Amino acid sequence: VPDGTRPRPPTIRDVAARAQVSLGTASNALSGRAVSAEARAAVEEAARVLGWRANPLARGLRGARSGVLGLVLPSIASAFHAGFAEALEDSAEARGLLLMQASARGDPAQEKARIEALLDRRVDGLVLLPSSAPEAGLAALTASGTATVLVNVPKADPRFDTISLDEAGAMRAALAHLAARGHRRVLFLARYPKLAVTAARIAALKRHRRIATDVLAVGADHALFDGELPRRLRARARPTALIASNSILALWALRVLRREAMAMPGDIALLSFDAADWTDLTDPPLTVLRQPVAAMADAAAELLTSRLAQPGLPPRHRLLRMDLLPGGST
Amino acid sequence: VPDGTRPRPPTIRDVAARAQVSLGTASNALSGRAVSAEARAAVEEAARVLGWRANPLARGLRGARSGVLGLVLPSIASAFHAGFAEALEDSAEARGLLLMQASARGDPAQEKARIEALLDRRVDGLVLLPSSAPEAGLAALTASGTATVLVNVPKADPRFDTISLDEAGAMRAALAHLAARGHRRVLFLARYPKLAVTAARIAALKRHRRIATDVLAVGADHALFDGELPRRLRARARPTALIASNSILALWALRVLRREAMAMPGDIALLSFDAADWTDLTDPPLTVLRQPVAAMADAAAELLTSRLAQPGLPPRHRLLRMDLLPGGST
DNA sequence: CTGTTAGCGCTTTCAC
DNA sequence: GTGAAAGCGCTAACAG
Repeated sequence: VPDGTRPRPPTIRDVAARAQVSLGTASNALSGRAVSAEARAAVEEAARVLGWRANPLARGLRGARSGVLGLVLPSIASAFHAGFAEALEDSAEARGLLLMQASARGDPAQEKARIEALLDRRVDGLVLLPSSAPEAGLAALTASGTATVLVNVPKADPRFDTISLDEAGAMRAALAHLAARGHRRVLFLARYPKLAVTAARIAALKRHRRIATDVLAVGADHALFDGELPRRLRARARPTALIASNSILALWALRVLRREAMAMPGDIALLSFDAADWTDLTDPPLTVLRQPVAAMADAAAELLTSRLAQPGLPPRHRLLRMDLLPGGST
Repeated sequence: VPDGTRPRPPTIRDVAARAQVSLGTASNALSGRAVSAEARAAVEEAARVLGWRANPLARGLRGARSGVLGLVLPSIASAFHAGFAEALEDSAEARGLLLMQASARGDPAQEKARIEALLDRRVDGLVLLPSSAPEAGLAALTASGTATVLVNVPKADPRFDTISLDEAGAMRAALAHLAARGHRRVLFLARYPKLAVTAARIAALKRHRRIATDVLAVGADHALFDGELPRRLRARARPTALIASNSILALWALRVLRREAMAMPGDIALLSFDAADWTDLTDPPLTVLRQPVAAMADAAAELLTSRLAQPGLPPRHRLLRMDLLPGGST
């Protein structure tokens, strides 16, 4: 880009000069404070002509609102997270806020780094989908005093506004759905059983009476899964239904089932958390538990904006339900 | 969050005082400029003890590097975009840069707004996956002089560094693949035929000799697609193969094929741009053209960092190829 | 090499 | 209401 003398962007000083008012009055006018009608008109006109844009860095430095919301999530590659991010961007924009997002790869150290980077940039509020060990990041958050919403937490946290999904209720609904179809042995497929959300699902699973349940937890190890699931499917007391803790695991399971030439729902039933765009396209379509992404995003934006308006509010908790969408796979 | 007297975060002034050096020396030490070994040690120790963190707003205000890269893309909900965003975040982090992303929903006005918001915050560089009418945004970009990479553009732009995919080559590969399997009539499914990338694909399609080609363009109108595709599939000179311009369209097509009880590849062949996580899970697995997401992201980061180091570089252009992954669907 | 000083663009007292 | 002036935290020029 050839430079030469790039005309520097106009400052509020330029605007004040052109409107023939003092710098302070220009500032007041542009930030919607009390000024005379004439002064306001002159300043706005000058700003328009000059193409003035407020410099958020300077504004933030002096301690005002930045108009930016931050979002930190474990990954953007899952349908659930991408959907939430997109919905949150909508909700934020509807409230005149910009969203800046960063992903943490499920790594607590990166999570903390991302949170701090956003805090350093003086975001007005932060939405966090916590990793498995979020304490370091949460400590930075409380220390900063920034308005924060924790999304997808197992239970309310007295330090923050929180939004949870009714994991236990969803699991109960899934089990009831399967029980009604005659299933008595269910295998739950999970990646990280220690993850709070997953743990809540497992707890609800264990609490169930009519169905014998078991858990296959494989971490990120695809190979382990590919080896272990077929073994479980051939065991004596083999499960008649699988519940996948997310759509990735459902994919993995589908691959195994195809390789084993097992048909749904005859040979085995499959039910999955997460409604991805492909889940109604399998043969037969998958029965899924769908998270109310848009409602979650809107609740997050609402909690944040209300707290910005009224910082003294006590921590609030919102519990949202998932929908069980029956497909042919169960 | 109960406040009381939250201890304000330490400034460089506090660090200087504790290290018994001047503010300037502290700044020099902390920004890695020339200072004596003792001074450096004292300052670093003080910063560590105090838990000092540079305030990027103040830093940016004075005109230094912000250490932040911006990413503006049309949407995060597609596998391709999400994959690119994630890969770019990796590439940026490997170079010590933070990535801030915002999506524009394919709307040129929002695109411009997002670009300006990022520029206002003094990002060091910006990666843009342009919408169909990016000129307004591009003008803001040239005016600001910020290092920029345009990704997924139909051709090199003399004002920016650019990264393109070889759309024509990919389309030729797809057609050759189909021709070799005896197909002579192909229908290309697109949403926005005017979109530059799509237009490039269509141009390559029309140029082909041995195969009769047609285009079904439906915009975002799912219902139109559901009505029109079956009609085309029942016409006299009906196509024997479909090429979907992205994985969403492939999904839509799969739904129609199932409803029409047409099997792949016997009744009809299907080939799709975009390798989504589910594309090898359909029955039979889909033949897809895969974009080299990681390579694209890394090229973008590389172009940006090299330009930051050397602003005078002439605009560069990178052309990357897609891979044709044969599945059973063709 | 070090310390002093002048801003970056804006908001915010505080007199008038 | 309005204007003058004092910073926000930091970097960069400049003298020592």
